[in-house]
Amino acid sequence: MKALTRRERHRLMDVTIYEVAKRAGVSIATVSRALRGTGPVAARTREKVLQAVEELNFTPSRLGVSLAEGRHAANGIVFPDLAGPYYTEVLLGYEEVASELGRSVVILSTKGRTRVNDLVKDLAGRVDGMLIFGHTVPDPLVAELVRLGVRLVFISRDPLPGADTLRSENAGSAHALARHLTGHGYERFAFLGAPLTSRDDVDERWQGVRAALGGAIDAVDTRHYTVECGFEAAVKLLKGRGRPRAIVCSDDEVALGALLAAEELGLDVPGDVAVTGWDDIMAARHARPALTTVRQPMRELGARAARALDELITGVRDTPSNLILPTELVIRSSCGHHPQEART
Amino acid sequence: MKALTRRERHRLMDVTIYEVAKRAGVSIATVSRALRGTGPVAARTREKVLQAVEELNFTPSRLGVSLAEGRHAANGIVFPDLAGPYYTEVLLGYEEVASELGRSVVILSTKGRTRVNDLVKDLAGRVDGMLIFGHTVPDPLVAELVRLGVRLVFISRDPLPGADTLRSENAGSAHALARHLTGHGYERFAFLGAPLTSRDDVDERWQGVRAALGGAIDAVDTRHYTVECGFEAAVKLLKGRGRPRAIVCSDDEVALGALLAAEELGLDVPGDVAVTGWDDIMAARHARPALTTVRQPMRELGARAARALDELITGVRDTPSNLILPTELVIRSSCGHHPQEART
DNA sequence: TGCATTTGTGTAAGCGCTTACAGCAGGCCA
DNA sequence: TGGCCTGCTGTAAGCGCTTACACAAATGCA
Repeated sequence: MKALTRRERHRLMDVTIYEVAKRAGVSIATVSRALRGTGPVAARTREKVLQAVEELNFTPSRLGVSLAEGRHAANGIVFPDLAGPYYTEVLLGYEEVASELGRSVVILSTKGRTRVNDLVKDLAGRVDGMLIFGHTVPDPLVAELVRLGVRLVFISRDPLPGADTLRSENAGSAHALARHLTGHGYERFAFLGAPLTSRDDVDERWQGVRAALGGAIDAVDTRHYTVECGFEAAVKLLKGRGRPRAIVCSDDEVALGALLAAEELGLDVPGDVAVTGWDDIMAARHARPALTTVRQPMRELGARAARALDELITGVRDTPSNLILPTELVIRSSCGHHPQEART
Repeated sequence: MKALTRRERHRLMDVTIYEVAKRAGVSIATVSRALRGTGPVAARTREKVLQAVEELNFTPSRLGVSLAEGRHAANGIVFPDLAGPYYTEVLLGYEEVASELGRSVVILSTKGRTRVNDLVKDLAGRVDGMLIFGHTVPDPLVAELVRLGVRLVFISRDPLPGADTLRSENAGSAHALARHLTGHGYERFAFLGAPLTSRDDVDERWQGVRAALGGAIDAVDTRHYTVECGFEAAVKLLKGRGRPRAIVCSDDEVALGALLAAEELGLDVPGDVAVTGWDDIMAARHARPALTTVRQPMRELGARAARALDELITGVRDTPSNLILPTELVIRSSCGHHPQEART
C-alpha cells in the first residue's frame, strides 16, 4: 500500500485562500484584506471576493491565521477537578465571556495526573493566557510561564508578581457565620476541612472562624474536600468525647458528608449538632436539613477572570490587579432553629 | 509612540528551532529529527541538539507543528450547559482520556448563545474531531462538518451517517423502574419531563415507562430540565385532581424539584407520593428522602467518546460505531418503603 | 496642467515547523 | 579499486495566512 502523499494527509486545508484568490481574479493579499477589513479594497473587488468565498464555502484556517497573527485567540484553564459545582460554575462563567471576546477555551484537569508540568506547558503553547485555580501549578513553573509571556490570572490564591489574582471574600463571611452560630448559643465548635493544604480559600475561612471563636474551635483535617472524607472525619469526631455542638465545614461537600455522618449515628441536625457548609452548591439547598452556607459568586469569578485575561492579552492593562469579590451568608436550617424559617 | 514591530507583536515565538540549530551547529531538519525521533541521527549529533535545546529551553511551537503536520492534536466538545453533574462527568471522562492520547480539549457551551453555528464552525477549525451532545448542533451543520473532514462522535442521539454515536441504555431501565413501582402497588403515574424535545435520552425513557405502564401514566411537560421547572410542574400536578401515586422524572434535577414541591404542599414522600429520578447525580443521594434513580455511566461515556474519536482521527477505524452502555437501577427511599432498607 | 496625495492592488517575506529529496562520506565486498 | 550500499545531514519546498512595501492609477488642488 502506498503511503499517503503529503497532500492527502492534510485534512486541514479544505479550500485555501489561494483558490479564493484565483476564483475572484485577485491576489491573496486582497482576499485577506477584503475579509478582515484591513486596508482599502474597492467595493467591486470586495464583492467579487465575497462571492468567491461564498461559492467555495471558504473559512480561513485557524492555524494559518494564528501563525501569521502571532496569537492563538484561545484561553486556557487549569483546574484540579470538576467534581462539585464550584469549578464548573467558574468554568461556565469563564467560557461564556471568553467566547464573547472571540476566544476559545482549552481545559486541563490536573486531578490524578502525573507530569502536570508537561501538560501545563503544552497548554501554554496553545493559548494566549490562562486561568489557574489556586496552587494547581507549582510556583517555579508559574514564573516560567510569566517569562514566556503567557498571561495569567489566578483564582483563589495569594497575589504574586506578574499575574492577576481574583478571589472571593472569606474572612468577613467566616466572621459573620461564627457570630450567627454563637447567636444560637453554641459554645463548642469544630472546623472540618484541611486548613493546612494549598487551597487558600479554605485557609482563610479557618483563620476567619478561629479569629471569631478563639479557643472554642478546633480544626479537623479531612484530607480531601469530598463527601466521603467529610463523612469519615465527622463520624470520628461525633463519636469521640467532647462532641462539638456545631461543625463548620470548609465547603458544602464536606458538610454533606457531616450530615450523612450525623444521620448514621442517629444524631439530629441541628438539634444535637449544627452543620454549616461553604459555596452554596445545588445539593446544599436540597439536603435535609437544608445547609446553612456561604454563597460565593462562582460564575462571576469566572467571568471576571476572562475579562481580566483579555485586558492583559490585549495590553489594555499591564499592571496586575488583585480583586476580591463579596460573599453572602445563606441561613437555612442546618445551623439551628430560627423563629420564622424562610424558604430558600 | 511607535507602533509595535512585527517581531515585537509575536509573543508566540520565544526561541525557535533556528536558534537551536545554530547553537548546535546543525540544520533545523536535524533538530527536528533528533527531537521527534524520525529519521536517523548520529548519537553525537543528537547529544549536541539535546544540549542546545536544554540550554535555550526550547519548546516547539504548537502552531508550527500543527501547520506542518496538518493536525491540531486537539479535540472539541459541544454541550448545552454544564449545569448539573451529567455533562460535567462526561466532560471529565472525556478530557482524561483525550489527554492520555496527547490531545487537548477545547470546550463550547451553547446555552444562551446566539450564532451557535459560527461558534461550532470556529471550534471545528481548531480541532481534529469533536464530541457533540444530543442535538446541540443542527443536522445540516453536522453534515457540513462531516464533509469538512471533522471527525464526530455523538452522545445521546440517534445514529446518523458518518459519525459515531454513544448512548446509555434507557428502555430497559425504564422498564425495570416501572416494574419496581408497580411492585409497590401503585396504579396511577405521571412522567415529569419533556419527552417531545430534542434530548433523545429522555424520549427513550418516556417510551420505556409508557410501554410498561400503558395508560396508567401521563406525561407532563416541564419545558426545561431544571429544579425550578420540576418544582413548578410538580406543584401544579400535585395540586390538581387525580394526583398520581408516583412521579417518574426524566432526570434527577426535575425529581429534586418534585421533592421540593411535595414538601411545599405538605405531602409525604414516599407515603403520599413516590418520586424517582434519572442519572444519579450527587444531590440524589443527599436528598431526603434519598432519590431512587437510574445510574448512567457518565464518565465512561466520556472516556469511550474520546477513544472512539481517536480511532476515527488516527484512521484505525473508519466504519461508524453505535454503542450503548448499560445503566443501573438505584433503589433508595423516595419510591416507597422497603423491608430492609440498604444505605447507599 | 502639473504635482502631491490618496486609493487600490500585487509581490514577496515572513510566522515555526516537517519532510521529500539530494548529496556526501565511509564501509563493504568482489 | 571500483561500485554499491548505508548512514547521516543539509537544502528547500511546502503548510495557510498576514502585512510591509512597491507601484500604478485615480484623485485633489493650485
